[in-house]
Amino acid sequence: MALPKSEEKRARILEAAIQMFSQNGYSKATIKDIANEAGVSFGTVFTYFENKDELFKAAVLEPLEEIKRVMLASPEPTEEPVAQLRELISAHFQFFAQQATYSRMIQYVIGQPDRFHELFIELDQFSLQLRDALRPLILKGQEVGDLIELHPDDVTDTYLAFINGVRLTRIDSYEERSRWDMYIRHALLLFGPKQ
Amino acid sequence: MALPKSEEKRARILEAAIQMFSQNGYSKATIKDIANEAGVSFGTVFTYFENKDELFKAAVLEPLEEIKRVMLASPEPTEEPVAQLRELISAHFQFFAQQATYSRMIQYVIGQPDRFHELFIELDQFSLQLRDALRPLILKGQEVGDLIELHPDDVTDTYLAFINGVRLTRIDSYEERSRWDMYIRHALLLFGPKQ
Amino acid sequence: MALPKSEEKRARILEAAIQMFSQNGYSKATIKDIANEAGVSFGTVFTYFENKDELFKAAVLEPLEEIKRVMLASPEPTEEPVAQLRELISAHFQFFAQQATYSRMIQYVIGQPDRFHELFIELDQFSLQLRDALRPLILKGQEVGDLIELHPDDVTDTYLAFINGVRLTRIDSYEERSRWDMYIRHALLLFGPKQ
Amino acid sequence: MALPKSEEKRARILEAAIQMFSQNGYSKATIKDIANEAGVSFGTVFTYFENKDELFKAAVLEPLEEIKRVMLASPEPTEEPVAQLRELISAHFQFFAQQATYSRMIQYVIGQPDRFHELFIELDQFSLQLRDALRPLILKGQEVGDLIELHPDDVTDTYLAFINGVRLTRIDSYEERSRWDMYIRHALLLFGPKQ
DNA sequence: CATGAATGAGTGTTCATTCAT
DNA sequence: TATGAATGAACACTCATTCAT
Repeated sequence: MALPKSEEKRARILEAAIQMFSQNGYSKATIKDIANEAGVSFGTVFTYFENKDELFKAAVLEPLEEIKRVMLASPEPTEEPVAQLRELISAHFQFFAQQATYSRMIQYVIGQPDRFHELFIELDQFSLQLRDALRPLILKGQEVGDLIELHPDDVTDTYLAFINGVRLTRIDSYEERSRWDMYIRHALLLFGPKQ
Repeated sequence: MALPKSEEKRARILEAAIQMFSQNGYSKATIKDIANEAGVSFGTVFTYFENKDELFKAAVLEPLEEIKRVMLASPEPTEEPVAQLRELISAHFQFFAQQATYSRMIQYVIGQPDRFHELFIELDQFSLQLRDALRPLILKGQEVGDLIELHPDDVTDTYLAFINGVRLTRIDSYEERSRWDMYIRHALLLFGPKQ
Repeated sequence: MALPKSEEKRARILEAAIQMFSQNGYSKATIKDIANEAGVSFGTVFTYFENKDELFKAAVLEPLEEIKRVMLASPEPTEEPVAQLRELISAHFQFFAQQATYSRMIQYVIGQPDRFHELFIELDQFSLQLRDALRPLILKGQEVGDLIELHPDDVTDTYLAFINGVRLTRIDSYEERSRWDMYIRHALLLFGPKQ
Repeated sequence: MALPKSEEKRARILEAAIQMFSQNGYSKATIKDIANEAGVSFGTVFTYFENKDELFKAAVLEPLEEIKRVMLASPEPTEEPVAQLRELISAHFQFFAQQATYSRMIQYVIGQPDRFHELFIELDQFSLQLRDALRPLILKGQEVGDLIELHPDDVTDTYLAFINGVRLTRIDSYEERSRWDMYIRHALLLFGPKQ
């Protein structure tokens, strides 16, 4: 099951690929650039990835598991669902702030669904899973009267759209902390908090 | 004022360019494809646009004026600011639903600010102008007690992020009417309506 | 027999063509450049010359008659053949100094005999005609004992080579008068003057 | 010191380039033709030379060192300066007869000084160096009374012009031996030998 | 396994030529 | 006759992919 070759070298290439694809898009990112960025030779890239397409797929899909682990981990609803939501939203934004480069590449793929159809489908699953993850918390919030009555899936969809929009426009690492706090606070509005 | 050459042919090429750039990104959209889509010969594209780069710039910037006309036209605040806001939001979403292809290309540019720096700057101006356009309405809403107290510029920024996110994920023309209504209703939440 | 169209416009195009071909060679000189230089529209060039090739031929061959008139006009030998030669050489160099641009284009053609075979043949005739023109004078000079005994055709060939070499290297209009005088004096050496 | 890649392949490409540039000029000589002539694939040319321009520069400048070695090697003047000159001239002409193709390309560059300005400057240095190389011999010849009094630099300049003219017009390898001998004998005349 | 030279399909761009106005 | 828009062949150049070392 263990991969042969050097796991570490493969990881460096993948990271470099994310960097270059994110910055320049698929076509303008060259294997040569990626190899340079990774500090390996040109030909070595093809030792670890069959071709450019496979490298792109790997760059998009492999980190996705980590994303899902963070984004879809929803706590059991307690009597304080709004506080729990706030925690969750905060974790989400923190994660995106750290994964700015990868996030940008995801936007790139989502933005060209015909061109990257297979990957798009894969990424699109995510929104359904997020619905499942957030539904209990939202329903609980409505139940205890802290949230106004909205369809939970609509709420999740708009929240996800908001995240996508934010990371598109305000993704820079030098962005100061307070700005992220603002986004988090406003994101909560989409869940319809009373008062 | 009239250009020589055919205005109509130029417009057809520009429209085809938007279509192809939107679908495939800058590099994968070839001049040949654009010419075919526009129903002109390959060389004719270069009669109207100096090179691919200029064509891209024109495709991004020329329709922007129309966008601004729609998006930045804010009415004088009356005693019903929330109703006015709802009208405005509705107009915005309707516009994006119609301009889905162009919108997608804008996202593409915004998503690669280093690569398309000049265009990015131009597009980025827009957010500042939208702040100016919405500020009076938001302040009026807070004044009359229909909106909770939030910084108007923050509200505008989050609203714009939301729009960007929605048009990224749910932009397809076959999307049914009711879905758009939902987005409009939820967008209003970002303005902090009381109740 | 009279040409239709405007003789004057045709002449302007031809002059511009010589200018551009001389400066940039055949391929790099574009019809557009020539038209601009001539102050006529692009399409007009094709009204007077069937295609680029014909224009080039005309630019090379039409002024040749004038060249021949000057270069091949040899006086009846008198008892002062060396003085007559000096006059002739002086006239030749003066002519080339004036026709620097055209001369350069001739060099260009001669230097690529395979590429411009037809034109090369035509220009090559010139050396034979120059032999005929100078022979009487050279023989007379040898007869009266002012020139050493050399084959007259060899003398002419070397003299022509010298002219070609000079106009290649020292053709600039800003070249001062004294430099030309030097070339004229030294050219005479090739005829083998005694002392 | 050793380049990576194959020195031998690079040399073949360079030789082919000289051949094609010499025959057709810069623009008409295509990379495809050069690659074919060199027996390598199209893309391989770009492995050894960054672009067409660099290939041209290399084709013009790299063999120049060899030229200089032959042309600028002037012997210490003895009591027989004219015999030494004859030797030198003979060596020069022999060299150009062998390097006919390269020589033609040099003429091509010199003939378009505006177009190939940088290269022209480089080649123009050569005439100054030739002056230095020939000066001692010419002065010695004048000193011992074998040459008439002429400015040595003028003599060198006219001699160089003559060489240029000869290689322009009579450069073909099939040219018979006796013709070259004639040119050598007549070239000596430019140095002003007494009798 | 690592390397980078060799390859040629594919791209943007130029420009001579045609031809409708 | 004069014009310049339309056309597409031809070119320089890039770069993913292969493969010998």
